[in-house]
Amino acid sequence: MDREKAEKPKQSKKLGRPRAGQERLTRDGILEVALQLVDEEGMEALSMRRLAAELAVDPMSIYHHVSGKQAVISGLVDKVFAEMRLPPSEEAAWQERVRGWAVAYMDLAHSHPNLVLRIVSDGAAVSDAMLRISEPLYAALEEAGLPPRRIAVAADTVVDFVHGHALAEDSSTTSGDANFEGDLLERLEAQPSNSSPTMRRVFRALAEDSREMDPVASLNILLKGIEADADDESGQALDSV
Amino acid sequence: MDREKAEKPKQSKKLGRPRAGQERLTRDGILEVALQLVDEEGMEALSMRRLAAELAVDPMSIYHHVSGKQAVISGLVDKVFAEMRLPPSEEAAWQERVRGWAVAYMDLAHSHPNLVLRIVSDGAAVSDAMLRISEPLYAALEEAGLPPRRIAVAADTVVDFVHGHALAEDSSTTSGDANFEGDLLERLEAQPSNSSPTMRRVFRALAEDSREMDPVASLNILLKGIEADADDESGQALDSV
DNA sequence: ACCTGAACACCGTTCAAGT
DNA sequence: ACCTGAACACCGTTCAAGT
Repeated sequence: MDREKAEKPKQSKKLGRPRAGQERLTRDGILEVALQLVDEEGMEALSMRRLAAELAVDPMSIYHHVSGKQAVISGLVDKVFAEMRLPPSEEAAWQERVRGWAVAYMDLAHSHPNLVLRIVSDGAAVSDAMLRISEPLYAALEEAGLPPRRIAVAADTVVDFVHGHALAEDSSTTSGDANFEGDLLERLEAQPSNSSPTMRRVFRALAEDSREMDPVASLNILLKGIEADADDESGQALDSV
Repeated sequence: MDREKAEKPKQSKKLGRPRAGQERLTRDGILEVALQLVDEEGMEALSMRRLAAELAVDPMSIYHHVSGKQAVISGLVDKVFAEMRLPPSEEAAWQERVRGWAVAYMDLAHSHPNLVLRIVSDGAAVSDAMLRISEPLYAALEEAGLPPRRIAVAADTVVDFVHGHALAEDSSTTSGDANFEGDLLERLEAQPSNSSPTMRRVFRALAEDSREMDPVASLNILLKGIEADADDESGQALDSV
C-alpha cells in the first residue's frame, strides 16, 4: 500500500540489501506501479520492460511474482474492482438501489478510463470480481419481487448496458474530437441528402439543446422495463419460473 | 471481392508482371485476407508481417495501400459493418422493428467474434459505420411517438446494451470454460458461506433450469421501458423537449 | 507507380547462471 | 530464494533504393 513510488529509473541498479523480510519486489507493488503507469500513459505504455524500468529492476525479475503480462492486466482489473464503493443506501427503494449500483459501477470504470476495455472484456478477471460486487444488485432486484430467472435477466441487462455505456464514453473521449454530438450531425449532413432523415431530425433538434446526455435517463428506461416485468404475472413468453 | 486467396506464402516471390490495370495488391484485397486471418486465428495473429506473408508480399508493400496497422483494423470494422443486413420488416410494429435491428446487430457481432472488441470500441471506425446503419432504429423509435431527445436516449440505451451483451458473449466463450453459468455457482459456493445469499439463491434456481438465457428477454425489458417512457406525458425529470 | 530490403527501436518470454 | 543477462523469436514503421 504505502510502497514508495519509483518515479524514474534513476536509482542505480545496485541497491543495498533490502531490510530482512521486506522484499524489494512484491506482487502488490508491481500492480500498484503498473496501475499508475496505465492511468497516466495508457495501456500501450504497459510493457514488461517499461514496468521493470519504472520499478528500477531487471525485466525478468517481475516474472518471479506474476506469471506474465496477461496476469498483470488481470491483476489490475481485479485491483480496480476492489476499489468499488457503494453508497450505503440500505432502506432505499429497490429502484434507487439498482440505480446506485449502476452509477457506482460506472464511476469505477470512469476513474480508470485506460482500463475500461479490459474491465469490460477480461472475462476471467471480471467474472471473479463481478461475483464479489454484484450481490447488492441482485438483492435489490429480488426485493422488486422478481423470480430468479427474471432477476438474472434484469441483472445481465443492467450490467451489459453499463459495460456498453462505459465503452461508448471511453471511445468518444479517447478518439480525439471534443464535440462528438455536433460532429455526428456534420458528418450526417455531408452524406447524400435523402439518407437518414430521422437521424437528421433528431440530431438537429439535439443541437439546439444544450443539456448533457445523462446515462441516468437510460437507467430509468431499464428500471421502468424491470418494473413492468415485475408487474406482469403472466410471464413474458418463455420467462416464468 | 472475387480476389484469389493467397493460401500460404508458397508462391515464389518473383511473380510475373501483373496484367495491366490489375494490381497485385489492393486495399480491398488486403482487408479481405486480413479479415480471413482474424476470423480464423484471432486478433493476435494479425501482424503486418504475417499479413504480408499471407499475401505473398514484402511487409512494407502493404503500407502503399493502407497507412498502418490501425487503419487495417478500422478497415476491418468498416467492412464488417457493411455486411449488416436488416430483415425487411417494413410495416411491422415499432417494437418489432427495434428488436429486429438489435438482433441483426448482435448477429453481425456474433459472426466475427474475434473482432467484437474492436467493433464495440474503435470509436473512429464505428461512429461512421454507426451513422450508416442506425436510421432504421431511429425511425422505429420515432414511430413510437418519442420526442427527439428521448429517441436519442432510447437509441443509445439499445446500442450500449447490444455492445455490452456482445462483449459478454464473446468473453464467456473466449475465456475457456464451457459451462459458464454452473461455473459461477461453484465459485460462489467456494466463498465464505455468509456471502452473496441472493446470488446463491438465484444461481441455484437457475442451475435446475435448463433453458438458455435469451438476450431477447433483455430487449423486451428495454422495449417495455421505452414504451413506458413514450406513454409518460410529464417528461421524466429533465427529459422533455 | 509500385514494390523491396535493411535497419531502428522496440516487444514477451525461456533458460542457465549468478549472489 | 530471489534476481539477472543474454538470447530467441518476434513486432510496427522509416527511409533510401530498386524496377
